[in-house]
Amino acid sequence: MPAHVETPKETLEVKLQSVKEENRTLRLMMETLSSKCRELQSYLQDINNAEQGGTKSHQSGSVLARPEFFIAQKPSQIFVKTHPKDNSLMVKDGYQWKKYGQKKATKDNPSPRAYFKCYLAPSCPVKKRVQRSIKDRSILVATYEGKHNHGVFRDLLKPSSSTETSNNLPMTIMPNDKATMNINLCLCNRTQTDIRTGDCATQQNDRSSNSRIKDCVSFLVKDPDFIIPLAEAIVHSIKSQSKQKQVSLNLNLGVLEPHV
DNA sequence: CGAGTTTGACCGGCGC
DNA sequence: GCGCCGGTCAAACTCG
Repeated sequence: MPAHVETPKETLEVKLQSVKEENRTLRLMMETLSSKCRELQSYLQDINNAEQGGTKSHQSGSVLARPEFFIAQKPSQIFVKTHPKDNSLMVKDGYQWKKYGQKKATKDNPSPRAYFKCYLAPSCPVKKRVQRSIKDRSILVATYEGKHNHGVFRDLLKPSSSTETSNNLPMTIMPNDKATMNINLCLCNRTQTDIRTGDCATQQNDRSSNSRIKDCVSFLVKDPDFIIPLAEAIVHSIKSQSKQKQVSLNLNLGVLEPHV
């Protein structure tokens, strides 16, 4: 008895089914990422509101009490919330820094100030100063000078690094290029967890699909070619919020659609 | 023992 | 010119 031979039609249907499933997987992935982007935007909006609100929101601690980061008005500065007991001046932002000096105190701030040089690339001119906020000593203020002449995320892409970032969420701002800010999305130590739990909630009946989504997301967040345009899209969206009501992040993420 | 960090000394800019 | 201050250097130190 001859084995069943697939007709061209059946082959095409199988392929179509496969493509549809892949499409569905990618859609879910995109929704998850978009959700994270909205969350980030919403959080940044909170920060802006808090800063505009002055001391009122500061006292409430609704923003600062969260163990996360926020961006100052100046693009060359970032603030990083640390554990109150953590006295180190390390801000893990994805680059490798060599400390070359520290001042015990400065005129306007009694906290010690640390000086770092980027040494991801030998000729990289970027420097940063890290000092605790005078208002809230659990906040580190990192001031960046110069522009990186090399890629980013090398550190963050190491599998071990995400678990080693104990207190800070890695985040990088390219100080001299206001249009360019790179945010590593695996940076949110909780992101992968969120994705996992979110998927579980919505895809409880489809474990293999869930696993595939996780694999895809895991792969994508480690891909600078995906993350950097995504980060730029987020920044673009944030920047244009003041001019337009809201820029659809999905549109910005549309660069992925040809792969679907 | 080498790489990374610490810390006091040094240098240059700035205001008086 | 002097003193103050921020930034940098480099020797000593620490740690794996």
